[in-house]
Amino acid sequence: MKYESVTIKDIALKLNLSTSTVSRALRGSYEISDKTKKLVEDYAKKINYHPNPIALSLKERRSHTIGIVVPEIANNFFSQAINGIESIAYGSGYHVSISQSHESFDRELIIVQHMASRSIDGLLISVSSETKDSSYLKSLHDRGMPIVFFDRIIDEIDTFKVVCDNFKGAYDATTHLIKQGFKNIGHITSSAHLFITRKRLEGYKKALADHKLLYKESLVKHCDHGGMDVEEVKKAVNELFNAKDKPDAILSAGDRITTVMISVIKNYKSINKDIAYLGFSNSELTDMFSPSLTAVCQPAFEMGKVATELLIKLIESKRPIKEFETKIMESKIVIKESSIKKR
Amino acid sequence: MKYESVTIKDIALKLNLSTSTVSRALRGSYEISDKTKKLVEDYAKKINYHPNPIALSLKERRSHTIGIVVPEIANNFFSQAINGIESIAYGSGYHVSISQSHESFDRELIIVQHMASRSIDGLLISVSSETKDSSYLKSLHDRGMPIVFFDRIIDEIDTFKVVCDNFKGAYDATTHLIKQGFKNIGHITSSAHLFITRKRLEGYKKALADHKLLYKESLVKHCDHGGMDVEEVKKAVNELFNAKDKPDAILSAGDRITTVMISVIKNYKSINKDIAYLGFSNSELTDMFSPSLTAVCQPAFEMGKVATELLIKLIESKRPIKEFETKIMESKIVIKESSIKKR
DNA sequence: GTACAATTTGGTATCGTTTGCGTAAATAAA
DNA sequence: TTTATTTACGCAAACGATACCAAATTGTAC
Repeated sequence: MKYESVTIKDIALKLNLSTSTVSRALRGSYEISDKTKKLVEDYAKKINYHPNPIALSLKERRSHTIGIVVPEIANNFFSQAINGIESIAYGSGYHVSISQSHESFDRELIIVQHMASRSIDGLLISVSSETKDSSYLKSLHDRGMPIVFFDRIIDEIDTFKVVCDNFKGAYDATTHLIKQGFKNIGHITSSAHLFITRKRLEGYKKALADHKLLYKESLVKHCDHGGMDVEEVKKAVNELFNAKDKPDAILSAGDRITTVMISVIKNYKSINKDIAYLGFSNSELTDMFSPSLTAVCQPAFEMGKVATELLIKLIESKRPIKEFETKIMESKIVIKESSIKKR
Repeated sequence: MKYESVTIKDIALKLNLSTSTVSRALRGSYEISDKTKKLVEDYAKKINYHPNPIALSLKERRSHTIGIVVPEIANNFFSQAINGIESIAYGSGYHVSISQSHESFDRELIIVQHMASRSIDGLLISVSSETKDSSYLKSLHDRGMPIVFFDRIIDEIDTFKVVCDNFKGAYDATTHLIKQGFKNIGHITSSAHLFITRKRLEGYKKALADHKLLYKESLVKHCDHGGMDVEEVKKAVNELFNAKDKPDAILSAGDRITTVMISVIKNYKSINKDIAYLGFSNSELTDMFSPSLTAVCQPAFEMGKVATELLIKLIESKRPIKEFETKIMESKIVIKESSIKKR
């Protein structure tokens, strides 16, 4: 079955005009008489003519479409960011094309390449936890594709970036736990090579140091699939609590890692239920957890908006932009029950 | 800035061949000598040639892309369904283009029209709670666009549909509550005109009738924005609990309505905390709620898969398909704490 | 009435790709 | 050697729309 649509040619034929005249009439060119314009416009409306965007894309070599690549849409941070992106994109006449890498590098590569060849005008991407090699993005960028990174950024590629203050987020969270009286704080986080992972780890370390607590590598566990694989989180939790030196509180990085961690903790009989935890999360549901979750919440919607504004600036700029900035936005820590020391 | 890509012409020029020869060589046509084929293939690989999908779409009038329209991706049911859709689509060589209506009819209309003109090969849609007028879909369908509905279906349009057994889901859920000893069960649900809303309401009514309980219209509240608007849920809860005849249990329909309802209930001081509830939800987090949530869970991933298989069948069928079926899948009720009667 | 400008329209190339048709050269058959 | 048949390739049209350039028509001035 094939979907048939009406073209400029149909109009030209019917009205005994050339396609060029019809085209110009429809775009309101000054060189077409009002009479002809009216004729064409009326008939176009009557038969419900819409220009074929595929043909336009081919001709103009742009699609008025922004590509979005995120690890996972079933993640509040990303779905909120997407909403922010859409709010700006639609307002500026762009459509968006959303794809998920599912934290897989291979899939990410395929998706981005497909998008590039489908003439997206620009790319908004938060890379997968597996993405160590960013050369494919580098080369795309070098060939002129406007790219803006958000959240999971690639530091080596020189373009606009939008992150939240991961260092401060982790620092504040850790400090909060320390002030509650916890002395042995574990950290479950994402792939070690991710920029945000490094920043969060730095914040965590700095808070420990500032409060004269020893940093112990054994208390930090990495989940290379960002929590997509429940087993890796289970393993991390296991290792933490089966060690001689057990943590009394845990800081987790990332929406998914946080929720999986909580469910793992809940289901482990051997774990002291007094364990405190605090996670990076944008879920609206954490209030309903028991205990309710203290979380570092990122301004996802806002980040999506800002990233999109920057991208559109890149796309629509007449001359190549050389000066790039990295927008750092504030995350905020919402204190609930899970991080409070029981006495 | 403009992204430049390498074309068949570049190859032809470099190799002193015509574009037709290059094209044929690349597609392995029998009328090209092995020598030339090798030459072309090697060079194409060397300069990393990829056919321009836009040009192909224009020529072949298909895009190998499936459009997905859902009310909201930040909803476990839909994000799981999307994962199911992707699993089949990618496996069959299709890409997907995801868009959200945000439960708005106007936005849905724009999105679908944009997709149609961008030559999607077929459409998978779960309509917004505002969609009463489906004539635009009807006309699209009449003009040959393959469409498969899932979850929020339009009964009047004759094509493939995938739903889960909403009647049974609601019937079983209501029966469970009745067996727990609740006698005055409220029902908060989505727009009255939605097919799934009607079916769930029927299941609810039937369960009441089968257990000799009176159906009271005052105990049924509709949220016309499917829970997107917190106020409407608040209002529904308010009305239920400010009436003389208060419910002792509530059945809610839809992921979002369920979670918003719970948070509303939790925050209302005046509501008896012994109120029982049971919701339609696909969230993995309901285990962590307190009380943990008894939920009717839909086979979202599976539904996405089945819908996509049907759509691809429609797309690739040589002759128009006249016989359509509606796949009805089993939902299952997972009993936790929130629906258990306290004694 | 002629010359020239202004206005309005048509022809055609173009974007990147595929494909039917034509044809030159190479090979096979007579 | 002549004729028939392959083989291997090029030309050009097409998909839908735009835009440059040329041309036709009309109007204006002398």
